[in-house]
Amino acid sequence: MRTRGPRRPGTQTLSRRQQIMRAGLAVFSSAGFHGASLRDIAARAGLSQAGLLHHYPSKERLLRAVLSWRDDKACRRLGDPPPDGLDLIHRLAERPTAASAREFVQLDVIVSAEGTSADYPVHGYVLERHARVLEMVRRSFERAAAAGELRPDIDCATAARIVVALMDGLQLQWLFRPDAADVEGDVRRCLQPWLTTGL
Amino acid sequence: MRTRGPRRPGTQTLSRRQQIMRAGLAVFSSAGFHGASLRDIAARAGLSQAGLLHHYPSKERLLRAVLSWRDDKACRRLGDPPPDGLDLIHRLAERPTAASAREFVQLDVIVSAEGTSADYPVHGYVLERHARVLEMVRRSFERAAAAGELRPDIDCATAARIVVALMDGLQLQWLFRPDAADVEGDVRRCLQPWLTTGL
DNA sequence: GTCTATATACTGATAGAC
DNA sequence: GTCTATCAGTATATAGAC
Repeated sequence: MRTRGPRRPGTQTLSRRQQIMRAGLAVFSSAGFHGASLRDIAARAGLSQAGLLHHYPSKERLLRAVLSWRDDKACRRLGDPPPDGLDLIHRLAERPTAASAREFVQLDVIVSAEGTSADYPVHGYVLERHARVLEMVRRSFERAAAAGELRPDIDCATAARIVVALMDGLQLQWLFRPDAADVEGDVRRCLQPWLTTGL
Repeated sequence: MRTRGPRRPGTQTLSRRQQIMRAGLAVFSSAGFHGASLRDIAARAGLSQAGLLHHYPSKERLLRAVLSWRDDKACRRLGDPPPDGLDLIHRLAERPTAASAREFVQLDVIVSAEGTSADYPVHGYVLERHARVLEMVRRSFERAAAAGELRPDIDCATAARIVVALMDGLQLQWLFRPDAADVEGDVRRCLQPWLTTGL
């Protein structure tokens, strides 16, 4: 049991799970599912390929684990309770600041792209996540509308589609040219004309 | 020489190049560079893998050929001379109507995503294309601004970043749910508040 | 220009020792 | 829980006949 529990914070060693998730993130994010190799991930996690498959019995299951690990982190980053209305939308547009930020963004971009194929191993997951995000943003707009922060002629579903698309596209631009992109600012500027606040 | 020239329109047979480009489009668009196999592409084009490599000496060169073939078609679709100002932007937001439309969109999405990695075989091409599109849209906004169609407080570089990102993101949404997406309409709605036209 | 055959390398996954 | 060894499959690319 001792090996399963999380180590004291500040300790040098990471749990096996942490090591594997980080290695999986690094490899899947830069090569996608198709381009990634279990041997590469295993080596980065400090164990053999067979050792890796002991923890996650297939490449697909490993990717699923990395994705749900990512989802957990993303949820936790939003805070508890998560923000509401326009606050949530601005929060989603903030780039994470950790050193692994780029990897998380890249993982999202590449898995989303690969996941558009119906025969992708985690196609269903990608589809559902896309719908879930869209729905979450739509609800946020509806809360904002109920609070009178949104101009009454704005359709919440449309606004959600536009903002989510914008974030996805700006993420890509940020990956290509981190210095030339301004994710948070551009989202804010796109949003502005829809708001009731005078500015 | 006879085999090189394009066949009479309406003829059943396609040139080898056409066959290979179409097969490459189909496979690369659904699996990306990493997930595609030359054998698969060759089989769809109706020849052996070695036969395919006679025309394009490596997988990378084949992808390059498919991408520049795609670029040619995209350019030609814009018309000659290409539209200007806001017309160009609205034109870019129109989905192509051919049966292979989905494949072209998917190729763009997956190659862009894979291409964010610095060690991707055609990373340089993807990067340059991204910059080229952004620049083209920025110029279009500047022409529109010069024609007085744009509100004077709109920054053209910002508008270009936002519109390009929006198109990329809406493309992705269209791939996931073709019925629920409205690429052309959403671009128009996002653009509207920036225009001088009263509506 | 197209083929078969092959070289060489790597893939995901399994078996079994420790 | 981790390893070595291995299997069967597939990959890209090349050689050489036709």
